[in-house]
Amino acid sequence: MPLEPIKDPTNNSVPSTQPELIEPLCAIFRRTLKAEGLKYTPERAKILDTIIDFDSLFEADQLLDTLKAQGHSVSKATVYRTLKLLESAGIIQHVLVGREQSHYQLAIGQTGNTLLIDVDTGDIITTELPELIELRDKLCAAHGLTAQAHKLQIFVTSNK
Amino acid sequence: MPLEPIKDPTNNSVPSTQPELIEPLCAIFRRTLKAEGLKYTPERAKILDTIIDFDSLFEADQLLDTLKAQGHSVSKATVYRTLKLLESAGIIQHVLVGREQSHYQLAIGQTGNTLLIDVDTGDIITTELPELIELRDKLCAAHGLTAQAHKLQIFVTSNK
DNA sequence: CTTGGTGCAAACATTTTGCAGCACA
DNA sequence: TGTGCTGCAAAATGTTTGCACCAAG
Repeated sequence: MPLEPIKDPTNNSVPSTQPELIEPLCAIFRRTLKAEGLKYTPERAKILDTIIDFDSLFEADQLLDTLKAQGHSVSKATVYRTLKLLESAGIIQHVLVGREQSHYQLAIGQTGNTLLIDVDTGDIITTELPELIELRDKLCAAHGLTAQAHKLQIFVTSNK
Repeated sequence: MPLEPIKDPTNNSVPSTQPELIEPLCAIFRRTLKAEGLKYTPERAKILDTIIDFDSLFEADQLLDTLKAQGHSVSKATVYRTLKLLESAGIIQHVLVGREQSHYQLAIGQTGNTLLIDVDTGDIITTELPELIELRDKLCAAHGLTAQAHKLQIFVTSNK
């Protein structure tokens, strides 16, 4: 059942990401899967759709719950297996915050991601710091290395 | 048995850190423990000594093995409990790299730490990027936040 | 029919916790 | 005598794997 028509992200959570993101990402995923001789199954499609609907960071657990809440029954194993596929397709990336479990996020702006983590409340704001790129590349060059990506976490407190 | 005399780091691994680091860190740890009504036990002292001898990053497991290899029998539970204490004393910090298990490192240069992670070999270089501080503080200010610390991971490939 | 995908449950690895006994104040 | 610390073993997490069955080319 490949190539099932792509649905609108009219699911549960706030549609935080632009709907038009769905098509390209599905396409990327399908292409990557095909290149590996793997299949674009309904489960995989639903998982990606659900991820796209998330605000930035999410956890495997959360994803599983949301899928269940939507009436899609997808097993834990399939979720984890699909997360791995999505990661190696470059569609999502691991983001480890503090000592907790794994978080993931869509890897859209591949410039690298900056997280502002409120140490009091645990709130996380995802943002970008484009000026870092130059700095980063200079540092790498000095080590004879080439930067492929980066992650910056800033632990903050509120001024309020 | 508080205040046991501080030994030289003449243990197993390469003495990578300056010996004079030992005193201050022990002192900080002792002070923090005392402030909480906790005790500076031989186990805790040995754990800190062993950590100081490590090259930058280490894992709980590694720490446990090294302690055992030195003939100090410290239980897993105590290691984990002590790591938490050291973390809240600001002596070590969590560094999560990729999808693997927790790594820790001494939090000496509290300016924040920069890791160069070779995606091919898994090698990790720890370094500093002082220019980032200003950038970081500006970003936080724009969000009405104050930066307390940061971590930067740069994923690299070798130019060789 | 062959290859890949799924769910389930069991297995795993890492970290945490409960508890009994110990040691110092 | 009480408070904290330890080791052990059990529990709790989060993630992975083995397996039997299903589905599509």
